Amino acid sequence: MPATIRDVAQASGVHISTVSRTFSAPHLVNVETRSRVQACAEQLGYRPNRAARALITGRTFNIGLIVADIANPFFPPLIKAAESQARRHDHLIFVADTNEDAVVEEDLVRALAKQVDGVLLCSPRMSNSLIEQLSREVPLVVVNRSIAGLPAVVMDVAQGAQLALDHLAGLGHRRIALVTGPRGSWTSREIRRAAQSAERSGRFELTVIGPNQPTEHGGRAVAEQIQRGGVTAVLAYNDLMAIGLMEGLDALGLRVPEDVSVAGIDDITLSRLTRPKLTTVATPTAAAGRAAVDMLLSHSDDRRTTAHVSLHTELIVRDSTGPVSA
Amino acid sequence: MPATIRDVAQASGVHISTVSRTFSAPHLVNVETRSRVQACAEQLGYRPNRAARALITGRTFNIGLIVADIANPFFPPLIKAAESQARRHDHLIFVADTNEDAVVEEDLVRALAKQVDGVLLCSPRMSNSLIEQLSREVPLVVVNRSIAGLPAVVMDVAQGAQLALDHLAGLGHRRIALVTGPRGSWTSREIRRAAQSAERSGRFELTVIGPNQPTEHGGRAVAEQIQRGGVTAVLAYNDLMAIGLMEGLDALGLRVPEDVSVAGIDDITLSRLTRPKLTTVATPTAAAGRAAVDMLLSHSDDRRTTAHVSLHTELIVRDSTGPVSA
DNA sequence: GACAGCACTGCAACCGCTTGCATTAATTGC
DNA sequence: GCAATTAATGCAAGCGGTTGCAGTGCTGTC
Repeated sequence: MPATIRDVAQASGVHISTVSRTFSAPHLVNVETRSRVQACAEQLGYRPNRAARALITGRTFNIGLIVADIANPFFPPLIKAAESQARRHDHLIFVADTNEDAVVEEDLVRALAKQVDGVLLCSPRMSNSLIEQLSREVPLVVVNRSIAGLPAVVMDVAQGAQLALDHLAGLGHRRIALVTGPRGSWTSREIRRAAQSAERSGRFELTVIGPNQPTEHGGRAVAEQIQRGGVTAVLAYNDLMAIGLMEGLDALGLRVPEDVSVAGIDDITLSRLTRPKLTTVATPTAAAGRAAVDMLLSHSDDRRTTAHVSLHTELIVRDSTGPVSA
Repeated sequence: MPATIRDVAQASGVHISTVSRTFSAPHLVNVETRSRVQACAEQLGYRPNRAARALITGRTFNIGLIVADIANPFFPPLIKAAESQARRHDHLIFVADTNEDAVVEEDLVRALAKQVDGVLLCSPRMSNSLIEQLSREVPLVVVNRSIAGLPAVVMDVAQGAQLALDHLAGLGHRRIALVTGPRGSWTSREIRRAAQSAERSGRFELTVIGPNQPTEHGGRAVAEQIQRGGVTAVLAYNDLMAIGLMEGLDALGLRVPEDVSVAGIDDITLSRLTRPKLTTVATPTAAAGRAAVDMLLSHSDDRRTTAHVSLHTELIVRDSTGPVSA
């Protein structure tokens, strides 16, 4: 039913190759012929079949985007930015959700490999070596992980975590808990490393709690442990956990920030709207999405650049952190 | 570099058609041959190229999902559910964002048409007639809109709005505002219709404010108007607007729910976490995503069923609504 | 012993499009 | 005025698969 290149060729009385060139190499076809072909195409509602074209050119004009959890509010701004940037370059985006499962992740990359020009792997849970292997099957850009030899966009959470811990220590907190994220998360390891390095400054004592599910539920689940641990401040792997934790603490009768200070990471929209408003480290997720797409698209031109982009983070002090109580 | 069907054929000493059948019609292939082919395929890392297959079969095993705004927290649960349901049927999902723009929407449908088995149009902003026209180019399932002759999944927001208004009227509110959504939104019209019908019960007087941007910002923007209007309760087009409105009212020194009761629609995750917690109408977005995918996939089997599914909504009373002040 | 029937496999056309090469006609250089 | 360019188009192979049809060798039947 939909018009093919042959229909247009027939309608305009030229060979299909001329129709093809009208769209992919207009300068090779006579002006008059071109406009006649275009008119016919228009009239028939012809649009070239990208998949068929890809079969021979090897370029699909599609991008794969794999995230751990679409519903985690951290990701939508990234997805949105990536999609919009991709479309600016005339690309469409496949979005897939791994549910934090490394095996699903691998499957997805393989399923996508043939119909995309590259895959954006956001906060992957796979091992580095597996990712390297997959990168030989399809161009990959990794977000929130640093792997030698692979193009990557990372947000400098280590720096952010340090800012947050400085902030807490500056408020007089001497016993601080770090609530980590899921196993396999590079970000979580980075934060942990930064926190342990900050601990060595001797200004506070660090308790590490984890690994945990990076969700509100995961945050709520550690509330008791926080209470028992006798810490006065907490830095959580992400805002969602921080918010869940605040809820959990609330349920235990502990007040934030009077009894316990809580800080998160990501600055998701939500964190401005909770009460108390969440102190957090803002990560430039939209910028990361755009940068990753740009990197993928430019990378496919000249494949030597295995650039790394590191985006700065920023501490946003709101109401969930305060001076340690006497 | 990646293995093709020809590589596998050569390695296993059979014709490519036998390899093809090994995967798409195994029962036609001798057991031994089959396992030999499978072994070779495995070893070469062969995976059939879906796009090439689609060229001849007409089935892509891809689905398009078009939403108004990925970053609007209403959509991620829907996207997630759709993606997961699609994958259960071995389909991958293209996600695209229209930024609430009808023209972009049309372009996207056309761009996707050739490489998907169908498109899920969520909360479309296009005209009905345009949608009908597009549905002749590619199978469409519409979500949050009812169009005669097209398969659709709708959430019964009219009923939900009525529940919310009953609730408010029951609390003694006599002057209620309805803050509507964007132009072109079927949902917004439905809500408005339901509200106007409820007004006719004579229990309250309705003020309609809109159209508005369906965002937090859009909600905040009407705060002053609410204040001036002298209404004591507000039903907003969605939670995001309700939350923005609460912020705006807060900035004006009005307390929720003491001075103004605020109710939203959607029950996004966020609404449980604000203070006060938002009274809202829960819409089954995940169920809608699943249902839409199911409908699309079954529809493509027997194309006569142009089913309509209407999903029930539910009032969730929390803390942002209360009795009218004396 | 001839033949129908079956299981298996190969052949080749085709899906919609691109692209290197050949062909033709018109233009240019000398 | 003729060879050499150049511009415009056609031809046909091929991208990675699927599928109707035909062929091959067996088995079972009478």
